Formats: sequence, structure tokens, C-alpha cells
Amino acid sequence: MRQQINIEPKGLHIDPIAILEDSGHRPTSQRCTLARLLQTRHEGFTAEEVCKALPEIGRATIYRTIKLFLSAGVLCKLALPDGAPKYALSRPDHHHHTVCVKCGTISEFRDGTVERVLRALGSEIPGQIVSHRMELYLICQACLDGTKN
Amino acid sequence: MRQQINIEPKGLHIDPIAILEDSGHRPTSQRCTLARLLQTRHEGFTAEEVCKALPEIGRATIYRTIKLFLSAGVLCKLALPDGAPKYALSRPDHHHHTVCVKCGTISEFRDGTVERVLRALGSEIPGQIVSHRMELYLICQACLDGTKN
DNA sequence: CTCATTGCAAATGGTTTGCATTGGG
DNA sequence: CCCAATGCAAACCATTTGCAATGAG
Repeated sequence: MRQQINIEPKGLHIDPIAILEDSGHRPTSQRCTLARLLQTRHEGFTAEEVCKALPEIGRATIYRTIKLFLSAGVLCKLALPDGAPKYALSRPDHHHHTVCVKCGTISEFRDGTVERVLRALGSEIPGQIVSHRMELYLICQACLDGTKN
Repeated sequence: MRQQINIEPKGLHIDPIAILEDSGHRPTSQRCTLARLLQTRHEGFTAEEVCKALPEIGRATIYRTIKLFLSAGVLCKLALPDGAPKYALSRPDHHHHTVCVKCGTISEFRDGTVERVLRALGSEIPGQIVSHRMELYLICQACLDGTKN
């Protein structure tokens, strides 16, 4: 558990709107509303969940804004075991995600060992590695403890 | 916490139809045709590609058969960087995949170090790890060499 | 005034489903 | 015969797009 990030370190905090403005986009009310929601949702969310949570914003806008945040690096896109897309706030440092297959909660971890291994693999595998995807699926402690539902 | 590692005493070759019959399904001509195709396609394929390659078989049957093979463990499902699903023949030993982002070719690799790291992570992360997903995206040697298109 | 942004509704693309038909055991 | 398996087309569902309306600078 030592490397698991459960609290939000102030220094790592991301301001989605500031980043948006930096890349030449307007901080519209819809985008701000969405950004505010993102920051409360450490457990991640699907596009559909956002649509339900913010019915006053059009579907198209929500999808467009998620894309915008993705390309700005504010969000990262990850995949459930069945491949369904889910989104979570990005941290500035590189990390990977764990997804609870029972309650869906997303956490993140970073481990230098993983990074080292990935780098080492780069020299063993022909071709030029451009990126990777890695997600751990687990049953989280809360679900194991039965402290949820 | 436990990684699922198949230790298969037999060779590396899988017989999709035999496995199918073992699980109580019929070796129909469509399924055999599909299975034959799979075994020539080490670079993986999308459902749509199979439909094009086998126009004489109905879409529904192809999708149903892929699902069948997935649940029988004959195929594994992996994801392109954008999350689009792609399928590849399963090997009995545990492995991971590389996907060329240029030509789409899928290869596999197996690295004890990766497995060790994953196991080690299991003890550091709260909760019970049930599975994981890991794909390396790269530009394959052939594409780097310009020997393709 | 202009142009980025939005909302709606229609279009899309991949996958699934209902149902009548087929065919192997 | 029987029932699993198939094919077709319609349904489905998440996501995208066309376009006219809006609104911030």
C-alpha cells in the first residue's frame, strides 16, 4: 500500500480550466461545470455517467469536452475488463490505474519497478515503443471488507 | 493477489475446435472455417476484418463465434490505443501483446520479469488483484525499415 | 460583428437480438 | 425429429456529425 495514492497531494493538483485556456480554448460555463465535476470524481466515470449527472449540458458537448480534456492531458482514458472506456483525472506524474471489478472505483499507483521493467523491455523488443497500456483489475479492500453495499 | 498463469504441458498449439467440442459445442462448418482463419492470423484481427474475409458467414455468427472462442480461452481480446477491440489467438503460456500503431500487427512477448513485478505489486496494493491488462504500442521493425508500403 | 461553442437531432459504426429457417446427430 | 446453430434484418447503444442558433470578446 505504500505507493498507493489515496489522498490528493496539493502540489499535484491540476487545474483543467487553466490548461484549457493555455491551449487556446474558452473557459465556457459548460466546461467549467464539467471540470468541477471531474475534480470530485476520483473514482473515475464513464461518459454516460457524466451525461446523467449534468443533464443540463448537451451530450455532444460533454463528449466534445471529454475529448478536449483528453488531448490536453487533463484526463486519461482507461478501459474496463470488457473494454468499455472510463475516464479519470490525470496526475502530472506517470502512473497506472487499478479498477475494482466490483464497485468500479479507480485508484492509481506508481511504481518505479514497473517503469524500469517497461524500459528494459524496450531494449529486448524489436521496434520502437511509443506507449503502453496497463491496468490492474482487483477487488478493492472496501469491497473485500464488505463495507460497501 | 494470484496471477493466472496457465502451465500447459502440451505444445504451444491450440486446437480451437477440440476445445469447442470439449465445452459441448458443435464443430460446424462456419466455426471450423473461422478457426482455420484464426490460426493463420497471428497478427490478430478485428471482428470487421473477419466479416470481410468470410462474407459467406453471417455477421451474427461471426460475432457469436468470436465470443464463443473468447469464453473458451481460444482467443484473447486486446485493445488498440483508442480502445478499439482486436483479437488474437491465445497461447497456453501467459503473455502480453505488442501492437504496431502503424500497421496494426500484433506480436506477443513473455517476460518473467514482468510477471514478477506484477506479483510483487499484488502485495503492495490493497485489495485482491484478479487480472490485468497490458499492451505495448510500438512501431514495428518492418515499419521502421520501411519494408511495408 | 465574428467566430468559437453549443444543442438538437440525425447519422454512424460496431455489436447484439428476435425470429424463422436450416441441418447435423 | 429435435434442438443447436445460422442468417437476416431490425434493434441497440455509445459516440459523432451537420447545422442552425447562441453568446462571449
